Amino acid sequence: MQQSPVVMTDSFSNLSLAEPLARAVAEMGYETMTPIQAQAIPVVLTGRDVMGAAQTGTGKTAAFSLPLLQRLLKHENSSTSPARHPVRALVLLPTRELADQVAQQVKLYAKYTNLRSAVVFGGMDMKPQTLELKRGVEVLVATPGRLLDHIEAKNAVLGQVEYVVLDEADRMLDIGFLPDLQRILSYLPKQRTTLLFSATFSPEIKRLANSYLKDPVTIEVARPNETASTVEQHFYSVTDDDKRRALKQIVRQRGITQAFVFVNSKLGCARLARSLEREGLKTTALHGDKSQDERLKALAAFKAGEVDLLVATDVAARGLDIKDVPAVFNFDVPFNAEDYVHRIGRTGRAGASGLAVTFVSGSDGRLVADLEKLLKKKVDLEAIEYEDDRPRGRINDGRRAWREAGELGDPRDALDAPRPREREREREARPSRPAAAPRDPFFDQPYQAPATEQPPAWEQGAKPAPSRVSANIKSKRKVPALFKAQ
DNA sequence: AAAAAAC
Repeated sequence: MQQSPVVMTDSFSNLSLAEPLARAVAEMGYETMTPIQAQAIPVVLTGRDVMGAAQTGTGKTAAFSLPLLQRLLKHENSSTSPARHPVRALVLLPTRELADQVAQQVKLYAKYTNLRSAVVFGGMDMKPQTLELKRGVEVLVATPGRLLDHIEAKNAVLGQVEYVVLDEADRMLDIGFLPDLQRILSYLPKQRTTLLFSATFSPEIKRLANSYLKDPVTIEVARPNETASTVEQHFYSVTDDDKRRALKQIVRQRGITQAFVFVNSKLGCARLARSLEREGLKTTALHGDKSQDERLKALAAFKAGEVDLLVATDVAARGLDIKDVPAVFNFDVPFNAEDYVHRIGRTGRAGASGLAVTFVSGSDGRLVADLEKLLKKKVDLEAIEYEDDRPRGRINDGRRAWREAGELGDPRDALDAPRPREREREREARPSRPAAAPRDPFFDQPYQAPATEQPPAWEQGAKPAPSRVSANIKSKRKVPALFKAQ
């Protein structure tokens, strides 16, 4: 590995980009390169493999697409291929919205060239994508699943790919994506340039990533996993019941005009969005159980400022570039510490200031501890002074079950609590408990099946009633313990 | 304790 060369100037005009590219860049109003651009562009221009870590919102897309287009222009493909425009550069992303966004940017940069680009992702009709692929494109932007579909349908031929970019590379290399990714890579020539970019790289992923790179140049503009210094971060101790009221209060007190609100589950996402909407806040939900049409509409409405709160799962955590979003709420502490860095990267973009608020409830001790380890910083838990005096919610501190909220303890303390087996031993050591209360005799009667079994309504031709939340969300409502299988 | 990515 080798350090990137020192660049003395950071103006796009000093890059000697091909005229059509320079024109597009100028037209977009870009003059000065961001640090990641200044470091990555000259390296990518040499054709070397790159592993690039830079904070989100600092122009990574231009950092790889401009030099890539430049190389495609400079080195005309000399091979006699069946297609007149074989795919020469492939850009892979972990979400459809991100693929869409990157594809739009690539189109803008390539506007004055004769290079063709296209984007393919799931949830959309195959046919228009197929047509575009058959006509031939040099630059293909894609999500993994749909790309494999096109490969297997022989719509996309990747035998002449010279450049592969894995954006959000750590996500692309994680266990959920790796099999698809490996299959895609198996269709590509071994002789090629591979570029990996992300804001976060765990040590394990870094090692894995290196096995896909040949003699790479590592570019680290910021310490990996670092959050932008322009983002003011707060962690509030709340009960699960009080999160919504805390959210509304902070939005009002700080005069927040627009915010991302991240939650950990699709169902929670739909529910929270609905509840906030009912309370008169302009809210929309974005998660993977929505149709692609709804997803794109939700994002567009948020972008256009028609919606103030975008309640989203981690589908929106990475890369989405929406200007001037002043705040991000982590309604739930993210399961992966890395995702915290990505989520709060939705605000404070391009040097702007931003606010990141995370709600920490009783069972989040482990997640907060993980986060502290990643950020190499102690998290300072703050209390919220509620304006209203409705009763507070109850605390589930993960070790003592529910107790009334008097004062909020530090959930990290629960990590020092005795482990289950030790707890078991403690219980055994205790004097025997008082006799159990007498049971309701009803539950002791054996179950009596009805005399005639009626087939369920849906088998009689009736349509199942749509779920109250959203027709395409599977209900995850808990079965009452009494009826649970043993 | 989940989400994402194909039909």
